Amino acid sequence: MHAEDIDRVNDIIQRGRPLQKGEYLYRSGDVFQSVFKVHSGTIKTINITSDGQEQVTGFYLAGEILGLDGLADNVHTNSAIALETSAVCEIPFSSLEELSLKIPTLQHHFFQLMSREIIGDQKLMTMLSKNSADERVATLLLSISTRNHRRHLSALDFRLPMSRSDIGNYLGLTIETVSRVLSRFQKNGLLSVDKKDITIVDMDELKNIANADTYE
Amino acid sequence: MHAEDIDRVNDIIQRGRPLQKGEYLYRSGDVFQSVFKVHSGTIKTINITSDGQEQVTGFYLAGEILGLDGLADNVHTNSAIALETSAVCEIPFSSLEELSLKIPTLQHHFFQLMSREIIGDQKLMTMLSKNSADERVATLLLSISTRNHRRHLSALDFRLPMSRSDIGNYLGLTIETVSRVLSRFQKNGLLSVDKKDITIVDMDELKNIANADTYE
DNA sequence: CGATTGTTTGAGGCCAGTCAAAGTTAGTGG
DNA sequence: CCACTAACTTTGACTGGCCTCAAACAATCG
Repeated sequence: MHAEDIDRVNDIIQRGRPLQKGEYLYRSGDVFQSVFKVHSGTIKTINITSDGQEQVTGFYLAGEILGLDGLADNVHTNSAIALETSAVCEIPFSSLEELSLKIPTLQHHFFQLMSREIIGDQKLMTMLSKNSADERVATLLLSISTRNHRRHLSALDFRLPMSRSDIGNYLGLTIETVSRVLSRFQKNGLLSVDKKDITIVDMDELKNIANADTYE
Repeated sequence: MHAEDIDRVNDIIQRGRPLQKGEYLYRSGDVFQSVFKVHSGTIKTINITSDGQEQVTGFYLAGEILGLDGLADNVHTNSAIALETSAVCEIPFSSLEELSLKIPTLQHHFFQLMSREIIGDQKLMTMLSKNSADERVATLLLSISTRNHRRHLSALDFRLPMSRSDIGNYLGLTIETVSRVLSRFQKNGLLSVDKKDITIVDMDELKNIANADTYE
C-alpha cells in the first residue's frame, strides 16, 4: 500500500475511549457502523442463543480486528465485551467501503480478513466436533501463545485474559473440566499454572496433545 | 442493481460442466480463482485435519455460493465434493473483484455473502458446543427444510442428499448416533424416515427440539 | 472485612462413543 | 438381468469421558 493510501486510511480511524472490564463495545442488534481493531487488552465476542444462553465465539487480542459479523444485514449479531481494561480503534465502515473503491488493495485486504475469519471459525468447528477436552485446552493455550509471540511477547509465559468460564464456554466444556485439565497438565509437567498465569514447560508435548492443528 | 450491471455480471459467469457424484469441484491447496454457485445438486465442503481425518464444514444446495475460503491467501483451504450429480456456475474472482470496483453494490453484496458465512459458521459452532444429539439432528433437518422451501420445494418432504456418515461428521456425531436419533424421531411420530427420504410429520415438535435456533 | 464471584476437587450418573454383527443398498461385470 | 461385492445403515450391548451436583477454598471488590 502506498504512503498516501495509508494516510487516507489513518484519516478515518478514530481512537476510541478505553473500555473497562465488562463494558460492551457493541451489542447484538446494534446498527453496524464500524469494525474495530484492538489496540490493547482483550475483547470477547458472544452470541446469545434463543434460550438465553451465552456462547463465546472468539477472543480478540491486541492487533486483531473484530466486528465483521455486522456486514451481512447492517446489524451486529454478536456482542463484544472487554475482558480487561482495553483500548480499541474504531474504523467506520461506510468510509472504508467508499475508500476501498479507490484503493483496490484495500478491498482485497478486507476480503482477506473476512476469509481468515471464516477459516478460523471452521478450524474451531472441527475442534469442537472431533477433539477431546485435553486437545481443546491444549490448542487454545497454543493459540494464545502463538498470538502473543506475534506481538513480540513471551510465547512461554503469559496471563490468560479470560476466566475459566469463558474458556469452557468457548471450547464447549464445563468450567470443572477446564479446571481439571489444567490441573492434570500441571501435574504431568506440561504447564505451570498459577491462577491465570501460565508457563508452558513442555511445549513439544503440548503441541503433541493439541495434534499440532494450530489455529489462530 | 441495474439491468446493465446484471448483464456485466452475467458476462463473466461460466456455466461449468456437470459434476458426477464424488467428483471434486476444487481441492484443498488449489490456487483460488473462482467462487461457485450451485445450479443443481448438492456440494459438501471438507477440511482435512493434520492427522488425515475429514471434517465436513458445509453443505451447499442449489442457489448457494461456495468457495469463499480461498480469498485469504489465494489458496483453497477446503475441498469441495459433489454429493450427487450436480451443476455449478463458476464466477472468476479476479474479474469479479475488478467489476466490484465499478459497481459499489456488488462489492457490498460480496461483503454480505462472506459475513453470512461467518454468522452461519458461528451458529454451527454454538450448536456443536452446546446441543445434544437430538437437537443437532433436528436443527439440520429444519435447515434443509427451510432451504428447500426457499427454492419452492416441499418443506415437509425431501430427500437427504448426504449420507449418514456425512451428517454425523458435520454434526460431530457418529453414524450410529445419527441413525439412532432418526429411528427414535420416527418412533415418536416426528418424522417418517425411509432411507434418505424424510417426511416431517410433527413440525412444531421438531422445532421445539431444535430449540428454534434456526440456522441456514 | 463481609459478600460475591470465581476456582478447585471429589463422587456419581448419563449421553454418546466403541465394538460387533446382521441387514440393506448400490454398483459392477458376467 | 442377475449374481456378487463393497459400501452403507441399523440395532444391540457395553464402556468411558465429560457433565452434574456438591462442598470447600481463593480472590476480588465495595
